Amino acid sequence: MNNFTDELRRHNLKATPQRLAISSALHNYGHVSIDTLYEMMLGEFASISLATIYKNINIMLENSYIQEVKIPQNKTVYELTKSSHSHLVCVDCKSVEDVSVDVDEIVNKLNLDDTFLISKADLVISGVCKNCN
Amino acid sequence: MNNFTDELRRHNLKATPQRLAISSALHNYGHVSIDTLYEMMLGEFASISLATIYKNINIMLENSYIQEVKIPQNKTVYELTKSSHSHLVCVDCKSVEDVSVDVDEIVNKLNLDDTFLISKADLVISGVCKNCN
DNA sequence: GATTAAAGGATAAAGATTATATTTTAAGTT
DNA sequence: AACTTAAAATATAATCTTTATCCTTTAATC
Ligand SMILES: [Mn+2]
Ligand SMILES: [Mn+2]
Ligand SMILES: [Zn+2]
Ligand SMILES: [Zn+2]
Repeated sequence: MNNFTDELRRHNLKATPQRLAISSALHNYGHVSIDTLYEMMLGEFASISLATIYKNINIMLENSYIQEVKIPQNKTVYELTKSSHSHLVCVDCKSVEDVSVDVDEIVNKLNLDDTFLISKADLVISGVCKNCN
Repeated sequence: MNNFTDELRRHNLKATPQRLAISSALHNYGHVSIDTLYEMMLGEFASISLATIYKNINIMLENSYIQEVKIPQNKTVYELTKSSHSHLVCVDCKSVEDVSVDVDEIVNKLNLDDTFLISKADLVISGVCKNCN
């Protein structure tokens, strides 16, 4: 069961129908851009405002309920916050999939001879997915 | 010596004064956003058009003369194309610096048990630089 | 059920990027 | 060195994209 109501409240976000729908969309599709999210929402809420999408994406980001993934040469996508992972992006069909990479391992090697205090590492791997070759 | 004229031509780009200035700016400052690049150019070319900046950035990207670096929570920056490397971004002062990371090593591990054909990997490490802590 | 701060909707405003039309120029040719 | 021309620069309009504002609606608390 997916209780997005509780999860939203845990992040200090009121559980509105629009936010529950956004939660479901991200849960079901994984990585979604503003545009496609808006189109999806229009299916459920014929009169939803694009401003509502933007405002929610922003506050959800601030409250770490969701995270953004910036894609090279493409639109930024958003996903529900989950444990640290990296991304595979298909340059052909633009699909984004999760991949578990031990980024910490690489990052730790650096940290030793550096005074830079690392807080996170974003890795996006581009290529051609199995459906596109 | 930096012969940007030849380097531009090697990438099928006419060597205009504006492009030479953009080249110098990227060479001297490393990683520059559209905004700051425009401001810099205004110093040299009082009447340069913002459209010129955009058109040049785009064609330079297409011709691989420069590359873009998408920064989490911040503006995209551009740099002259150089050998593969990763980036350290300070969440405080927003400075971007190059760092050599063997991303291929990690990536190769994945490739073995995956049908995804990798073409490149972008790694951006966020944290606090030595000047900001 | 009443109260209220927060959120949604409609739309304007602001910001960012691209397109269009005209002038200027880099680079090749005579 | 002047001639030619396609490409680039400029100015500005047009087109997104994102945020702000105002008013209405509602989720959460009592
Ligand atoms: Mn993901
Ligand atoms: Mn760099
Ligand atoms: Zn694909
Ligand atoms: Zn710093």
